Amino acid sequence: MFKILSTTSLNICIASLCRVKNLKNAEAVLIDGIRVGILPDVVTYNTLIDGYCRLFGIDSGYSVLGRMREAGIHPNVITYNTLLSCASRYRLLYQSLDIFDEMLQVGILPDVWSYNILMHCFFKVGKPDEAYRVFKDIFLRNIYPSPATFNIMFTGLCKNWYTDNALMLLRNLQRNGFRPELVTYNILIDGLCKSGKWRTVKGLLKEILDYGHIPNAITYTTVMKCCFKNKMFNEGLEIFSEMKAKGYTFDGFAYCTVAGALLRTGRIEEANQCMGNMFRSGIDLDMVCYNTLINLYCKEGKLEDAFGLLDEVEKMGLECDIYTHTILIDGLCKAGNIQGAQRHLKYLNKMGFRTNLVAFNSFIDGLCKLGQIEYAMQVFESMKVKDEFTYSSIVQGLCSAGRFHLAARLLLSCVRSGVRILRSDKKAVIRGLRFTGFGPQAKKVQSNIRLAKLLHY
DNA sequence: CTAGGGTTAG
Repeated sequence: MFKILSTTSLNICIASLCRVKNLKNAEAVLIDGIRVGILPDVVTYNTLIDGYCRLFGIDSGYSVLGRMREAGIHPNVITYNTLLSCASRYRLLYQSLDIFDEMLQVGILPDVWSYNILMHCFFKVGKPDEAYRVFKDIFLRNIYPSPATFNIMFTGLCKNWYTDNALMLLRNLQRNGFRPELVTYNILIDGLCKSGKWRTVKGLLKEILDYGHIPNAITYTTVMKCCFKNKMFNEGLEIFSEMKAKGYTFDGFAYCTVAGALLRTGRIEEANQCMGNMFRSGIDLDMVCYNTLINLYCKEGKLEDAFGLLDEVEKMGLECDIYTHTILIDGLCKAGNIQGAQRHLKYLNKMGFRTNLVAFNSFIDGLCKLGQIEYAMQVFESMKVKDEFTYSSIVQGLCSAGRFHLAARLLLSCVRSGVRILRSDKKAVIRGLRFTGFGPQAKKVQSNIRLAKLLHY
């Protein structure tokens, strides 16, 4: 323990305690400081506000602001930006706008950070037009944009599927002398990968080098993920090897991307090795890493280990998320434990998670594979939202049960509403009809599907 | 105090 000698060292100490979420000790240090005459300043309180906001939410941040005022210390723009970023983190748009107003009311001029955070908040709640207004406002008010301003803009555009606009903005800015950072490229590459614009991605990857940037682990992980998504598994794994060869340090993102792809393609043993390497590397594991591990255990058929890890994770104080539970529900279904899956679905509901399409799709698929088609149909009909996975499982299930006419009807309604179907589903239905003596109907279904597809595209 | 990549189902 080092001795607090000045307000600066007090602030450093409090900041590091806040980082490890030890607010109790942070408060103790504050009191100790006051006792020996080292008084907190605006930085001290801003740090505390951030700590409280992160741990307990915005209201607790505001109560620290109250204490700050009582201590006779005036909040500054950073104080308000801290509160603003907390509201934005929780996607509280209206609260963000209120904070912005309050800031103006108390006579604090918002800076570029304030605008950046507000813009980001608009994007996060799916209001790109409003975000763009904030963006223009920055220039209208003669505030100098920061690199983050543009990066937030690019991220927002990409995440809202405006990748073309993002690219246009880049080109426009470049014509005006803008030099994109590596982060900017990473943002655009991710967006373009996710909208399937592989060629443009390749161009940008070259451009990175033209600017003298060296792709980092994030660039690699992004492209690797894109390969896996586009069923280019070997290319993805090659990128992984290249990363290794070039000496990049792996983090949870890289390990989980690879392990996830291996698990999805049934390469369980390799996934096991990958996760083992992750363990041995000694990196801090977060919830996504644990989810991937739990998924590995499930795929290896070690359900007890999976649930054991769930307990451990919760004991460590990490919050399990919707992925954790969905993975477990799927694991239970695949192990034939329908009751367990049902119990976990109820538990999910009790825990306040919103209804989860993926989990229900797993459940339906599990029921179908166990031959419980009646029950599966019941669940299917009770579902308000369905997607291609739901239909695929139920169609396969109906075919296994020999109910090809119903399967054909569902398949057609699928195509007619523009839901993509698997070739194997169509095949199963057609073959089933033909095999059971309904050759003409099979032909009719086939041509109807073709027609529906034509009408839809 | 703001910006980038990862985990679930057919």
